Amino acid sequence: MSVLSLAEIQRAPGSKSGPVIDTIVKGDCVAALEALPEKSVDAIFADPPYNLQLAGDLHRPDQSKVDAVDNDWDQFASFKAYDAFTRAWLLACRRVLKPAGTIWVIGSYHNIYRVGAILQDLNFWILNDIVWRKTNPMPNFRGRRFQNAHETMIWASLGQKAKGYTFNYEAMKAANDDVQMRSDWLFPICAGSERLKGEDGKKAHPTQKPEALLSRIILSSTKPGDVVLDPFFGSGTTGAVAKRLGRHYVGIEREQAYIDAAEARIADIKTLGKAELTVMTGKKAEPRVAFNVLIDSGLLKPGARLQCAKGRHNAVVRADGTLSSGEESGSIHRLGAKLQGLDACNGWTFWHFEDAGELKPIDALRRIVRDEMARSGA
Amino acid sequence: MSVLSLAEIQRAPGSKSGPVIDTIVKGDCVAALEALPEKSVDAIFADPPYNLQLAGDLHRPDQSKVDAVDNDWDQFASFKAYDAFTRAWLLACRRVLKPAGTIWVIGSYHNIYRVGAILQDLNFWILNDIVWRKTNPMPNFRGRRFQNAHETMIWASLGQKAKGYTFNYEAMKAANDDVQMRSDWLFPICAGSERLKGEDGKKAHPTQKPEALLSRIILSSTKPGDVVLDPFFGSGTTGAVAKRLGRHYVGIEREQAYIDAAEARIADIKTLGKAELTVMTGKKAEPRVAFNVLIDSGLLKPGARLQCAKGRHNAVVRADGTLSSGEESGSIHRLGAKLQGLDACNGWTFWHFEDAGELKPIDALRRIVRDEMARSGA
DNA sequence: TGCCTTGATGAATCAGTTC
DNA sequence: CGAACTGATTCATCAAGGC
Repeated sequence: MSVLSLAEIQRAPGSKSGPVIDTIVKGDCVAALEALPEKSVDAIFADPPYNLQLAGDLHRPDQSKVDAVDNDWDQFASFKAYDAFTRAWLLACRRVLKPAGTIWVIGSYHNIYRVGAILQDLNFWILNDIVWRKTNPMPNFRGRRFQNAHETMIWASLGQKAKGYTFNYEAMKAANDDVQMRSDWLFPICAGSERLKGEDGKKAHPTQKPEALLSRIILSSTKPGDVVLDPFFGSGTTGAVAKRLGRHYVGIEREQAYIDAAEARIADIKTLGKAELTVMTGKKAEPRVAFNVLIDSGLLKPGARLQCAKGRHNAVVRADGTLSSGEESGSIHRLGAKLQGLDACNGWTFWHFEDAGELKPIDALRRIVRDEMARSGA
Repeated sequence: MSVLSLAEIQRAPGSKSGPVIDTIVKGDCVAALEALPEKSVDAIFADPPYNLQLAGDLHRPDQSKVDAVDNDWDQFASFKAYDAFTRAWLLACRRVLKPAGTIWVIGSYHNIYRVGAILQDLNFWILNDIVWRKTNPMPNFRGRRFQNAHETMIWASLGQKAKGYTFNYEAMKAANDDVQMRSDWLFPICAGSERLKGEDGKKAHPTQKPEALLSRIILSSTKPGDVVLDPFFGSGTTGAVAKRLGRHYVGIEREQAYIDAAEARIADIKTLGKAELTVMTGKKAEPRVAFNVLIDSGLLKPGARLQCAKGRHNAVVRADGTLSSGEESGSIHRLGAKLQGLDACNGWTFWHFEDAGELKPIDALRRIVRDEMARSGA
């Protein structure tokens, strides 16, 4: 890991072509982003200032003072100023993101509506908004509102037409008891030993995010080896989790104290082994098998009779890898769709063959071919 | 109840001074709002078009077509057009809201960021954003995103300096395990017998909201006798719940078919008695319970009669999750203690309901809810 | 009547590759 | 770049029908 000044980034030889990875760049967020090469990062996680607009001190019922976020970097004169700032750094993010990259932004009701609207105005395409439900949120001390028990994250691609973004659907599903991962996530806030403390024993950063949250974000929307950028690096949670999960990181941070804390923290992290990092994939990633391979390999013979699960439709296998049924013919998919009067049909699961008096989908034959391919290293 | 045309509202003698209550106004939302007297309603619930921007058809894995929202009223040419529409109706809402009134707006990621930003631009002051977590959301069929399992509501007052808005903190707390009500709420989507059907058996309105959701909104932020306005009345859930809870309603709706459905629906609603509607304002109760979930989930209905194991004491369930018995009222624990002259009482084991001629502790219902919550990952 | 199976459906910004 | 082709993909709940 290294820490580079903005000037160093700008004169780094590779700065126009390749990304500067596993590095914290010291400097202003927008200027630093503009110094990075375009289309060089796979994903961005951004935890911008929340624009909290606290009017005065807040006291608990026992009269102790709440240690609120009142740092310089969270002071904006107006929504207009906050919007201009937001637009500037989001635009700079667009430039450094690869075409199939995605961005995550976290916020609360104070700022997330401005962020979301500006994302849309800048032609980002929202894929999901995700709710982080806190198991242990701060209470509402005055009893004048509901307890503010969540924060919101927006996940977006570069546009409606942007294709090919990473979403590890099967991994998320497997991790969630084999049902789809929902848009509401439950995690504790960052506390205890995970919370970075300064030498004075006080928290090193006021809004340190839990590693579990970043883990799910990175596991869901990046691949091992990807570059994850965090333009508001703070205590370096993004870098720490990225390193552990075998991704590269680039952090941008203005304040030296935060950089020092993040650097020490990340140095202690060990990257997990390859076996632990392999991304669970579904059928999607499996090699493509054309239907006629089943015929070529002798698993199905020309003239064989196929039918749907209920026996309502049937067809004959032709030597060229198409099916025919009465007047109609076509690929396994086309013919299945035609016979059902549908636009589309997955022929692999629709068509069945008879084996020992039992109907089995031809997908079972494809399975055999794939197993054989895997075994022979094809 | 009555249905008035816009012209009738405009020539109604009292239209400049008092509100036109328990009425559906037929007409365009903004024009109708402008015809209502200023500062005449205590709360607004708005469920505006979401601006879904659907590109093409979506099919389930079984090739059936998803019946998406493709109504005229959800079509906007651009974000700019949607923003102008949003600004117009929100501005019109400002005028009719009493100084201490509050507004709720529900939306999804398609529109809620625009709504939130415009609310702030118009000087509304966000009090909370609330997440409606759906127990049974529609799946993501293509496996390219997280399952979109929530919608977002913004609750706002007329400005940072606006004082005196209604928030029934103690009632919310007593109903929620005697801990503060959080900003994430769990409810099923509206389905089954609650869902209004047309004569053809198809849903009367594509986006009917569940009554439990409106119940919590109205119980938390209005008082009995208040006027609740809904500028996008649709199937009339706001009116139905308002009437049941002893609040007045004003609905605005453009389409006659929706008005007809709402009118018939509301006519069937009975207002709960005074005892059930009294808002809990008492002091904290000591033990922890989660009683109103039984009401939200339909296991217990407001007005239901509970008694102790020996039948010596009995009480009536109120809509806000408290019990009343003669002069006395309170959470299930406080009331049980009071009636027995004790300091404390476990209401869960003390109170019983009748099931098939047998007395069973309400703890049995809590068990059902807990099993369900565990199953749904709540 | 009751249990089980089958089918329907809900605010949805829901594909990637080759020709 | 557009059209054509291939083929991957669902959870909870309720209603209806079979047995």
